Amino acid sequence: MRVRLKDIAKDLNLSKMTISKVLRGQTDISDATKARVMKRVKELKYIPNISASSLRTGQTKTMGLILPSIGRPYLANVAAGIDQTVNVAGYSLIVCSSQDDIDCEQRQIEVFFSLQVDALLIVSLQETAAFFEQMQSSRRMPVIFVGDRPSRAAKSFVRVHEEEVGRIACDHLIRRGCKRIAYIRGPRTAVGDMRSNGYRGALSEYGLSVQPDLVVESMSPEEGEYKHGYDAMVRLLGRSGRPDGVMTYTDMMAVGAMDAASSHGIKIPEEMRFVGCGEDPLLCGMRFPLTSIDMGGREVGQKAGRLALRAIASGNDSGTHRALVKPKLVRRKSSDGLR
Amino acid sequence: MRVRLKDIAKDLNLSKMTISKVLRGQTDISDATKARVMKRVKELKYIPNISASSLRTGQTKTMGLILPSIGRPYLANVAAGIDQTVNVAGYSLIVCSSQDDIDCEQRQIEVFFSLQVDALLIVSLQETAAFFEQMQSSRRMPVIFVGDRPSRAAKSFVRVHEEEVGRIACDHLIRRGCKRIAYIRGPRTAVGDMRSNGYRGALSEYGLSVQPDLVVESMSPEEGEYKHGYDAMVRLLGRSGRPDGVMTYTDMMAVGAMDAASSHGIKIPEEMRFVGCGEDPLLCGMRFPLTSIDMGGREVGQKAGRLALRAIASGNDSGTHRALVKPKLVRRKSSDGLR
DNA sequence: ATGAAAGCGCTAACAT
DNA sequence: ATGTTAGCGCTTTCAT
Repeated sequence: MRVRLKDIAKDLNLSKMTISKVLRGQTDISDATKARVMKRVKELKYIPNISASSLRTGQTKTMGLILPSIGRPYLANVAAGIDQTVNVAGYSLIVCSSQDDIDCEQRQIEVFFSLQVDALLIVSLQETAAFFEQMQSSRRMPVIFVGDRPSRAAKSFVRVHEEEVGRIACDHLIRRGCKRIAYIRGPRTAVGDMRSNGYRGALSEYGLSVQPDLVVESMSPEEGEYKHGYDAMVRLLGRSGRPDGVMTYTDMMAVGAMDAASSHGIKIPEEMRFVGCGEDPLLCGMRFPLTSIDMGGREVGQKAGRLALRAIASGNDSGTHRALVKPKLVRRKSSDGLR
Repeated sequence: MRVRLKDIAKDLNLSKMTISKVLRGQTDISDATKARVMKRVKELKYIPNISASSLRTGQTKTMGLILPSIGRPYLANVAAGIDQTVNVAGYSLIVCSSQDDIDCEQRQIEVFFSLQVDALLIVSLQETAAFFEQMQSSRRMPVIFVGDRPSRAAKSFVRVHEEEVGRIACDHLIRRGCKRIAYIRGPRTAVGDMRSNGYRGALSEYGLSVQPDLVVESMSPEEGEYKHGYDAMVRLLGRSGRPDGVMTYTDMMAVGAMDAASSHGIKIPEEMRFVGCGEDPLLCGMRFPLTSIDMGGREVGQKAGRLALRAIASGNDSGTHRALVKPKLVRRKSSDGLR
């Protein structure tokens, strides 16, 4: 059996209350006793049983995070940001993957409920208002929604300013002197449209017109992003009036597009500048170091962590709290090399 | 307050024992009562408090997994394999990241101890025998070690057959007709050496000699793997007797090496065949679909999950249990295209 | 400065 | 077929 308070108490001829008080830093214990207790606690490697203490106190000092997948660098940054933020307040973060599956997500939610986590953070696959209402009602556990789903019904959420993503990329290319900026855009989802709006906004800010010929839509997604980027670039080059700047929905599309361009003999960045999106650690450091948009995963996590802490502190009745994270441009050679 | 057994009992004019029995599927309850109870349980969305039940039963039906990082696709596969395996036995998996930091790892271990998980699986950063002994002594919670650290002192572990990794890659190239096989090898660690032994073993199996000129050592790791692969290839091309097959320690190195080769006008795979390692989902699907070695993350996870279940079932005193996972070759165009 | 009693939500063992 | 009792390890409250 593992060591319990009672064991230490017996060992030291004290009551378990005294041990408990020492461990929780109560002040009404003599320094001598404190020292004796702490010494023995270390020796025996006592680790408190959270199940037991939470039963009494109603808190586990634990937060749950549900991620659609555990293998994505961006989500790892989000998790790290949360962890870092809640740790200093004495909370531990535990994570589950919903494996991009809504039923699995539902089960993980229940796991965390039954584990009595003090707050739940979720990068959810759900989009329905019903879901958000269900999550926030009845139970009085704070739930923070993180990510890009339209979370109108969510009381507390953190998301990235998606319009800025498109705006920043385009703005950068314009400032680097590009006149004809192509966008290999994402799917017709809320996020895809917002980024696209940002792109158009930047163009008109500078008095440039939006040319339909310079926008390439999503094609069949089964083909993979690399091929998508490659093929899109080939299409762009087949049209009259070649672009001098290209931005893409993902870094992988940019890699594909750059490959297509350079196999057509185009010099990067001299003749054509590229901006990807996602700041993928692998893809940005390859042949043409890729300028990309950092979606601020760590900051998203930090803000989400802070929202969670605040919700716990205020008894989860503090109304709505929302945070928007600004994406940042990370310049590299693909767009920013010397001319 | 959330719904408790007591609430349902009061609501239905039954004792909480009856409710508890129904929920745990005991048979000594009339079908009529069972139905009534289940109905109300659903309506009230009752979710049991694991803290409370575990205090009584001594188990949480929960396992903990500590990963050095949460953002790596391979580790995600491991986690998915564990999850899948232990779920069917009624266990939930919860994950923590040690962020590649030994102190953090230690803290996460304590978190899981205090959460009373029924088993701990850990892709550990630690290598010392002292660590493994500490982990396995005293506490009677099963600990399963997963991964590539030399785990001699570990009672239960799962790892990949690293020598096979090198052997398989080299064997494949030989069978594809390569005579001069270069290895852009990994660092001088246990794993790096094992794979290298596999490479040499395969060569001598076919009566080919190991040519020091065809092996490139790790250089400064700060430069990044892409550049490493690129530069290594350039070096190989600068020597007399160009290779006709190249294998690398990681997929990224293969991508770098292929870029170098093709910028020297070499045709892939006609003039030179490439095999990477790691089956990276991004890198294997790029310009030259890359033949790679799948390290069987999912299978590693499944085996680890099974070890954990067995250890729990046998009271964790069942001696040592070890499993070795065989890597698999995944053929793609970089090595296997038509001549 | 220290400790005794009660109880958090649940279940094992034993009544009825 | 249903209920009672006691107790898991801890902390809150109230003595001493």
